[in-house]
Amino acid sequence: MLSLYNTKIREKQEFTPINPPFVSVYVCGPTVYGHSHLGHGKSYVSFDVLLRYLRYLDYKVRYVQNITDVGHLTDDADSGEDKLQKQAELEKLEPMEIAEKYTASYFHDMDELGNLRPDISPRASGHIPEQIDLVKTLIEKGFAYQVGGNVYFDVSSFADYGKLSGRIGDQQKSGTRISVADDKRNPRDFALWLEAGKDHILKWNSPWGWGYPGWHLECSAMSMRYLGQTIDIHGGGLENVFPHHECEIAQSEAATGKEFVRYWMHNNMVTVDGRKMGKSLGNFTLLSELFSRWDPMVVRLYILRSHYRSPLDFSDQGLAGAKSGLERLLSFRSRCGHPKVGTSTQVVDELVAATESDFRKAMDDDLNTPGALAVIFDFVRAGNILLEGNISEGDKFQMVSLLDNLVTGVLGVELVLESNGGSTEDLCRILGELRGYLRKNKQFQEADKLRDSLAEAGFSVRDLPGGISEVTPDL
RNA sequence: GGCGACGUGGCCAAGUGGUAAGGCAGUGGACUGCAAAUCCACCAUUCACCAGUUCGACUCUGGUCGUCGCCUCCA
Repeated sequence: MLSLYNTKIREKQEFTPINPPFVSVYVCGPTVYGHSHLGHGKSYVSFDVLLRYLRYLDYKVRYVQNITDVGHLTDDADSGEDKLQKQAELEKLEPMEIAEKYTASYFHDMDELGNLRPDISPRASGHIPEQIDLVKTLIEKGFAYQVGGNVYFDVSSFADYGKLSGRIGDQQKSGTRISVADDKRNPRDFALWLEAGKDHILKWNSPWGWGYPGWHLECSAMSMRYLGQTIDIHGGGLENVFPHHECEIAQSEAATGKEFVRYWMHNNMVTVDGRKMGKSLGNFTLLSELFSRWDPMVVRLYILRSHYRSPLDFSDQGLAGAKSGLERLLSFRSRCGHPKVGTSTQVVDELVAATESDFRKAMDDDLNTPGALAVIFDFVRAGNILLEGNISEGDKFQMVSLLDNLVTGVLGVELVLESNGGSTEDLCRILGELRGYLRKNKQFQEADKLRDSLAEAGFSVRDLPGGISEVTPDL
């Protein structure tokens, strides 16, 4: 039975969807005004594994992840400067060109990491009418008020405000650095709709004049549009608990009178020397930069080696460790080859069954991927021992299926190296045969020269007993 | 000031009341023409520190120290 840590109650809880087998999942997507860094990678890999595991458990999941292409401000509430607009000015492009460019970049990086595409990737800019409707409803129901061209949510009208984050009282430091907009009734009130200044490019007409939606509105509006008023799981980064998710709850529940989200899931940060990786500190490493030095699957495995609710401290040493680990998995997978279905022995059947059962136990426990990986590594050791002996195609097939289901299927770690139409694989086989032939004939100099050349070109050679050699491309 | 999280071997990282998973690195051995891979063995009497509860605590309670996140957009 899957249990998930629910931020709402701050403990693990058995997961039961509202309408099994259907599960609705909403995850806060990126604001597309820059390339993705490792922090984005960790977050979206974590939720990708959630999705994959839910599907492995035969749930029918609808996964919505927004693209924020409007409405977030750069810093202070009074500057009124849109992030996208600012970036557009820097790059001398239209804001929508910026959105398009970085949306493409985001999807490219996520594809590289092996994340499955969301079922729906709604753009905030494409859902302005829904957001305006939501604001109207909130005004009608007395949860929001208009001041000039601005509309604010009246926090005092919603008793549960602050419940998720535990910020109930008024002890928060507020207005120390931000100049609190003085037309608010209460400093804690947050904007639903803001009047656009003269220079504001991204703006829409509304009952309150030309403006743009508040920072938190889009997720509520799009979540309700595609997943209904109450959703099963809402995910996001830990830093979004307050204010973003708190505001989403207030808006949504005030408007519908129903519970907005049943399970709140938050993933922890990537840190660098103990400090949060992020835009503001400028200490981020872009995924594209990582991919130039490490195979994307190395990065993925690196992320999965720690729990999603633990911070991940970025280090090259950690990545190197992940690389060695991945090589171990790849090497085992490659030793199994491409076996055909057949009868398998009891020993292998039992090993495979026990592994799958232990793997599920780890994953059921709030997606314990480090634990699940430990189970896989134990399996690989046992499998390697079996491969030393003479095992049948059927046995190998069982083991390969397990790897494909769990490691590739659930964890999303691809274990078959891409080759162009199989030609690389064929060449490796032929070169392996050649080295085997040379060794058999004790032409060691030639055999070693071949091995050296292959190493230079980025291939490893493994000699097996019986004069057989294998050639595999390096990571 | 308020809310919250964390501190496990050289590095990374699970475990959360019954006597420390796994990965990386390292050491010794087997195998090998040599290497690599693989396998075997070794590698924390101990889980920041101090009290307490308990037959028993890394795991619960209280305290101390240290680190970090959020309270401003951020995955």
